[in-house]
Amino acid sequence: MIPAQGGPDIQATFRALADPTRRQIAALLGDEEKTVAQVASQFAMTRAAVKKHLVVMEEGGLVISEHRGRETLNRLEPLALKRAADWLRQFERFWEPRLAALKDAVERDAKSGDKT
Amino acid sequence: MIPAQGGPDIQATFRALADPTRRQIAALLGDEEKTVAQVASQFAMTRAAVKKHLVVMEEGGLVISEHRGRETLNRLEPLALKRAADWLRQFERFWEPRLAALKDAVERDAKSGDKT
DNA sequence: TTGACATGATACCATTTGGTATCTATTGAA
DNA sequence: TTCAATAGATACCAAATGGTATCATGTCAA
Repeated sequence: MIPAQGGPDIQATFRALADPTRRQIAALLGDEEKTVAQVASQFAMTRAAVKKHLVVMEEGGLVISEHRGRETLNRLEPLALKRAADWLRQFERFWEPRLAALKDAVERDAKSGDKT
Repeated sequence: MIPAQGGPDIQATFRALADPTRRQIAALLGDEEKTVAQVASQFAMTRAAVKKHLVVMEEGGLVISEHRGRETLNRLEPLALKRAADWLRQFERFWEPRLAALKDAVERDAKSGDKT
């Protein structure tokens, strides 16, 4: 069977992405899963504050936390990030011609630069 | 010359994207530029509220407003959306293998479906 | 069993945010 | 000139947000 997608709504995901601390946490968790304390050690704020951020990220589907014995491992769920990227890509048709025009201008500029 | 990039910081852009009304406005402005009143007519809220959203979107680089006579045209600036998409794509290396594994699983599943 | 350690939950606070209402300023046209 | 239409600015409000401090809970090990 094709697995069900759906997941958290895009609103919760974008809300989770709207805070710089949370985007940093996402980058931190990319390479390896970490406990709350490990994440908190990277920031100048309380462990409780970091925990709150992690909850928001869970609601946005960006993080999955798993209890392992005494500690809780938090790992990145990249598919939520992909969903946000996919939403943004709906505007690709608007920025694509802009980049193409920019490229043309640069090439013309380089050519005129050769002459002068 | 290659035009200077930079623009608004990624934080302002993601903050502008974190509200559903603003994401709808972005979609609205994609096709054609609109006045504040034209945008406001699509929502169940005051023109002043929509104007506030537009200011936040300007701060995030998503919208450029231009005064034309008595009215003010607001148009989408897609490059800011591209910057956000580019930021997200930094995690592509995390979701790519996931999708590849998923694809494999689906193919195996289809094959077993043929047999049973 | 008992205590240290890591976590979770809650109450509380200041600030930001999304929204309305209201007022002022331009602009276009009769 | 004068008036209606469009927009911007400001004051104000309720709710959400980011943060701390504090307390309760579960787990590993001596």
